[in-house]
Amino acid sequence: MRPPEKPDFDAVDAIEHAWRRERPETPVRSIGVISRVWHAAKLLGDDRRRTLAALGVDQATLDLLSTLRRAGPPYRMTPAQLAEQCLVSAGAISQRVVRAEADGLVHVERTASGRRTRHVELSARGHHVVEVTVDRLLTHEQELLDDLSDEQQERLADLLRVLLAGLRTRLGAPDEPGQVGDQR
Amino acid sequence: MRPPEKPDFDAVDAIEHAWRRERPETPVRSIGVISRVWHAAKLLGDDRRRTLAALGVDQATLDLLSTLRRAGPPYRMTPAQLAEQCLVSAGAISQRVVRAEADGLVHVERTASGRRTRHVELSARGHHVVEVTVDRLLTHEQELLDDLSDEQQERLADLLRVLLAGLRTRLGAPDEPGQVGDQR
DNA sequence: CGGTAGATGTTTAGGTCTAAACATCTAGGA
DNA sequence: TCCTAGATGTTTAGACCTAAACATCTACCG
Repeated sequence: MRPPEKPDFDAVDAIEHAWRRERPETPVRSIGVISRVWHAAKLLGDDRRRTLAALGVDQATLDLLSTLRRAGPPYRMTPAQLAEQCLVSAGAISQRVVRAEADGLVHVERTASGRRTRHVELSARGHHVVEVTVDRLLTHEQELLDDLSDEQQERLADLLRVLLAGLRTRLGAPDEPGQVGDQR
Repeated sequence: MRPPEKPDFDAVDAIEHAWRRERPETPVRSIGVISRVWHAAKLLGDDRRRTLAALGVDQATLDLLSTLRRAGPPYRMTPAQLAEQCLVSAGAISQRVVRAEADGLVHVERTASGRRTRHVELSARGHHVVEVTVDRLLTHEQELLDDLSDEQQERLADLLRVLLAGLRTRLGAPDEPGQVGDQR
């Protein structure tokens, strides 16, 4: 019903193979997983950028809006919460918020002096953008996975879950549970 | 010996859960795979940037140099070949080459008028950077996968291979086998 | 009540990428 | 031979990101 487990000799297999040929001592064991994760993220990211461009949004903004939307009423979060959820630095959030506010997609509540943001809240317009965009994006992306059976998708998700748990403890915990702008 | 298949309720599970709660009609099936791929790529990429910064190189440059190194003697490729292998646009390669040349990491052979690059070739210095960097990077990254057993790593790689094969036909084939700067 | 340390936001410099407009090259036909 | 179409490189405008310096807040302590 579906192609067998190993489709073909892969572009990533070629990388591994090339290293083995050129530098036999090089430790290539991680390549099979890491390069493929990287490669898949690249293909998916490029596709998402194009898909969203066609819908008139950009990834960074939709990420911001979706995060607020998912949080549920009153659709309001602090910059720190957004940074943690969106997996980007606090500085990146500052910039995203400026753009989104300029586009009328969010309302920003500031401290007395107006120099710092207290909360970011989805505007009616921002809300609307999410409603008309997210389902289309996710439906499209679901189709991209059609070469894997439901069971394969589940197994893949489970293995990635293990990988992520490991990465989080190894990379995301040098200081604290929720720190330097990584996590989700 | 190793933690069970499903470590915990995940940050990605939380996203899926939140959508189900806030918008029950939203098709969330792809999230388990795609968000985790994305998330893993982000953690790995951030870590790689920091690791390489400590070694005094940057990702983009090392990618270029490694690709030339892996190609084997005479360590020389055209911009088009580099773009295909490195998974970035031709424009990005132009920029990488300018920087690498300025740093003496590659030699560039140009057409008569000198306006276009014919080949990019690894210099002795570029060669050296690869030698002292790649093994350390790959050894480090291998450790990041230690939470998965060898067998799990293999199953993960195999499932990602299937995923990538599908993505390539669905996204990378609208024109031709090797086109718009995607592939590897 | 200050004062101040730590937490939280913002700014900026530097780097990277894509898309698309543009420039250059190269082969094959007339 | 010339000439042009298509292939291949380069440039530039616009986005985005991180890191690190900086600014602002806030809460606790004396």
